Amino acid sequence: MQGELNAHLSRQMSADSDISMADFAVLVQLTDTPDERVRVLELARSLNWEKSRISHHLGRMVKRGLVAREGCASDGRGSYVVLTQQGRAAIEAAAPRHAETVHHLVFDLLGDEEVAALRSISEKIFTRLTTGECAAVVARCDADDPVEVVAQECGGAEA
Amino acid sequence: MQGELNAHLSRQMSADSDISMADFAVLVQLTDTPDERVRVLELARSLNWEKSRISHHLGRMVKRGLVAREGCASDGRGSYVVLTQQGRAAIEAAAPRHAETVHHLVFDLLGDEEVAALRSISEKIFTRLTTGECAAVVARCDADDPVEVVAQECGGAEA
DNA sequence: CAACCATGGATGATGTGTCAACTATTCCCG
DNA sequence: CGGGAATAGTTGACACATCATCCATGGTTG
Repeated sequence: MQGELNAHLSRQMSADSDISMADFAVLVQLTDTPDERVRVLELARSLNWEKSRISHHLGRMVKRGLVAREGCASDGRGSYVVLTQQGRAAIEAAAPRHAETVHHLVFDLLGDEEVAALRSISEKIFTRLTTGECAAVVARCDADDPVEVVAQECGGAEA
Repeated sequence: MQGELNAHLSRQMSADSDISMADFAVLVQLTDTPDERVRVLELARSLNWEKSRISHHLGRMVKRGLVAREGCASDGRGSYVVLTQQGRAAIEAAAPRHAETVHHLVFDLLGDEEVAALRSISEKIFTRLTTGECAAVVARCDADDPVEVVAQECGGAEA
């Protein structure tokens, strides 16, 4: 189900906008910031991507004109990503239809108590995943924010 | 949560076996077949992968000795995939630990009624995804088997 | 101040997924 | 039988993710 849902959302997204889910996620972060400029590593952290991934992906987005890089005055090694006009246009076109799709495919089907149950289940698993003892298996567990669970996707889309 | 869980399972899998989740999925299908040989396209259908993906992936798996290709006598254009000794060894090593991880990260945390709720929710969404009217957005909806929902992952691992 | 190490970020190689052709065989219909 | 279709599968180009490595700057300690 997971796979099917993600596949469907991806196809829908790149069918009627021409950005991917990944692009969308980046753009959401940018529009959620007052001045539409974010430090690269902060972006990586809030998306839970590794810095290499964000760097490559930003490269492609820059090439397509969705965002631009900007040097950082206060920290010589850092850099900002800023939203371009084109980027803003892209996300404004994509967001409503994406939100609609999510509602159509998920929340319309579920009663309030089911949504609540799903949220609770997701939170339990997420907490397990990001809390200490899984570090036994894998080295890197960064103890992240356990709040952006079910609602993350939908909330991002509605912003 | 979804992303985090998948990431964790992937890392665990390639940490203590040296196969990926995708390899694992293929190998499961093969071991689930009496004579351990499957037609390529049937493999694609049961994994819900497109044929191109399965073809590329099989190429890599052949190169690593996990499976082998074999011509098909009854249909000149078709071909079989067969499990090799090494492939069998790989999945036998990987399966128990994977199943254990899934239980540890998911089912141990959930009561019976939560598992039931999750299954029900997943089935609802899955049915929506694979039933007719989503074809309005995307052209290709193949009306697939709506049964392998929550249990697919766990069931495959336990086989 | 100098040596050192941690941090922010970019880069290249490689593995993986998708899309669009393309080939070869089989099926079907006249 | 001959000529399309449909089917099984491969291939190449490209987008994407991961890993290891690298570089520059910044902070820390002596």
